[in-house]
Amino acid sequence: MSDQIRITLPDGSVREYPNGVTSLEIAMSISEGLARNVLAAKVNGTVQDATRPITTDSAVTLLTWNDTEGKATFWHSSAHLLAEALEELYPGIQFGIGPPIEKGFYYDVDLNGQHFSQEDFKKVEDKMLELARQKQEFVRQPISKAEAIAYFEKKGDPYKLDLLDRLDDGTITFYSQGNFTDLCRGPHIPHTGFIKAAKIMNVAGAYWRGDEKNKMLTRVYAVTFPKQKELDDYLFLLEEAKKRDHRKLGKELELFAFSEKVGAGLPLWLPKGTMLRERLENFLRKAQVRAGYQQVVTPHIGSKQLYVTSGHWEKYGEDSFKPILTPEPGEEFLLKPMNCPHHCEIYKTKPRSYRDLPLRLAEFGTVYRYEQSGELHGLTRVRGFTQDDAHIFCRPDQVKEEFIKVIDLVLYVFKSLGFEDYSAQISLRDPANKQKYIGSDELWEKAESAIIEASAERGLRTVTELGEAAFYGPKLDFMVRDALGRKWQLGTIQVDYNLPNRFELEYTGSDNQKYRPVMIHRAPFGSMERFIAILIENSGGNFPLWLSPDQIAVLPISEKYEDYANEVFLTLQENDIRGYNDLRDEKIGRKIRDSEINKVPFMLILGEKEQAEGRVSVRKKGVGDLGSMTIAEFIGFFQNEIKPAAQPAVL
RNA sequence: GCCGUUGUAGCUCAGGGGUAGAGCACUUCCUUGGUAAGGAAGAGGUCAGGGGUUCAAAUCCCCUCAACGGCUCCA
Repeated sequence: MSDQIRITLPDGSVREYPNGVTSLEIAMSISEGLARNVLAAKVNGTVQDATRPITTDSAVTLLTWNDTEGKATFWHSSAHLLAEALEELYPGIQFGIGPPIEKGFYYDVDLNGQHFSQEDFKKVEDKMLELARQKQEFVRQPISKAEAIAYFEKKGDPYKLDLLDRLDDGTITFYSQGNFTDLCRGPHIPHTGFIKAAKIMNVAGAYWRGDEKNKMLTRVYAVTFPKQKELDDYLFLLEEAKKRDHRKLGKELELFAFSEKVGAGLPLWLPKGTMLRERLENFLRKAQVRAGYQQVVTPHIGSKQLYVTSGHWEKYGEDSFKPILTPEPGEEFLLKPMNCPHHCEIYKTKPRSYRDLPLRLAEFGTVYRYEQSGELHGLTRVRGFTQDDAHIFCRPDQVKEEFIKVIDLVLYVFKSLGFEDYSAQISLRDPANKQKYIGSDELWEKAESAIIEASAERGLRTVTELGEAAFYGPKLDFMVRDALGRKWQLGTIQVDYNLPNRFELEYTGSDNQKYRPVMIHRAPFGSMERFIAILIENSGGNFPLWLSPDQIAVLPISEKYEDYANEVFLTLQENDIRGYNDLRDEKIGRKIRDSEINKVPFMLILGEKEQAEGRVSVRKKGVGDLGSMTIAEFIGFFQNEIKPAAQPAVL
């Protein structure tokens, strides 16, 4: 073992240090300021404590608050601090897991019946900061499995024992700070003094190990920062994000509503929301015509037998809306939970030739699913919703090409609506849980490789998730985030070899033999409801001009100009410009304010001058006065403003 | 479905064992005003629904429903 080791820093420079040097000491040798900010270090690709000795030539990256891994370490250590504070305040509680998350961390605790709620947050925050000020060091201690078990048996923590059960002897470490010791792989920040601001965000129930058969623990969510100001900024941003919540804006802008009387999860689309929704549908219809789709319509209910055939009844029948009975004994119908079985039956209305394929059937199909009551969430999770659904029936040799075309369509839709922040997820079946799915291994492998190859061919950056497939086939899902960072699936493309089997779909090949087509299920928006929810949150209700429910507001200065206002408004309507004519007995300042609040893109202000000259005074929302124009000029100006999105580039 | 929180006027919210409150919105009247709130008056609530405790319940307790934050689920 040599006395000196060579440390390679991220800039490529190599320095020599005594064997056993710590990352913190390396930082110190560079600058004291850096050393004060080092939270952890990445040594040869592995994040570890900055205080651990390094004993071989290594590549070292010092991690601070500015690094994702630095933050994660900071929050992981904060979880231990939270646990320490909770244990001091609520002796005898037991601990589950306490990991960092995207924004902060949580700790799952079993309070054993003790009460913990919002009023107690401050107390815990203060305790955390009090302990943090003691600059308690995080001490790493490798320990044998037997000793570890003995420790938690003595302490009486069944959850830690459950965790230990799955760990191998020789890999187990404890971390201690102050009076708190936890089973933990680490790494941690050097000491608690880095934590200068703490905020408990909320508490929620969470099943132990995420299994609903297990006991529900109390999950305490919190976030910490190295500076108070960063916490203040974060809380401010959070408040700003809440203003974009589609449930709030949907009410304020009169887009949609819910009624207890109608039922939970059953949205009522108000006139303005319907306007928006129809614009989106027309936009997609046009794109689909260009892409060779044909529109179909199918009923809202179907014979139960249809879903027995498809497999949906067996898979979801238990927790769906119950079958609809008729005067005829034994006759049962289901509220349509999916459009695909109907479309399969459309396929079967006549013999199909290989020349007919691909056959692309599209429908804005409204479906009903009995979502769990606790899952309902604004427009993003509802019980009655409309899918921009389509099913492509194609030959096996056409699957990849068709799949790629659909990827292009989805990307085109996202791009047209300014959705840039999405992730593409390849959702495969869980190989350890095959009984959840229908169909043979062979067909699944074919379908999965089709998706993987098509995504690769389009250069899509994807993440792969096992166990996220549909029961009949794998999917490529396009995920986006809402205002508060929650992930939702919008667009989806699915390859399916199974339903064609179940419905015994066939086509005649060039050799006059019968073959089985492949189905691609796809929905670029996913559902109109969820897509519009995200659109509202992304835009904050400031929709692109072509989607705005009200594009203009005509605002006469006083009653005297009512006739002129009517004339202008009519001319605009004749030119397909929609909006309203504000003839209320209010001052102009008031009318402007109300239009601004309603997020109307353009206001046309009319008074004596405008009437005399046959002009309109144009005001742009959020910007102000644009000066006066003739009506014809405004129409030209408007059409130019709307152009980029109204006439999207041909696919 | 599970854990927790919440439910008062159309909206945002205050109140809280003893006759239900504010601002905005709404209606009427006055005002005819030039780029983000003109003035006055009026109307509007079985305090989510049901049950219980009490001389008395919007207020305390229980149940149901709904919403919110998570968990689980998501064709």
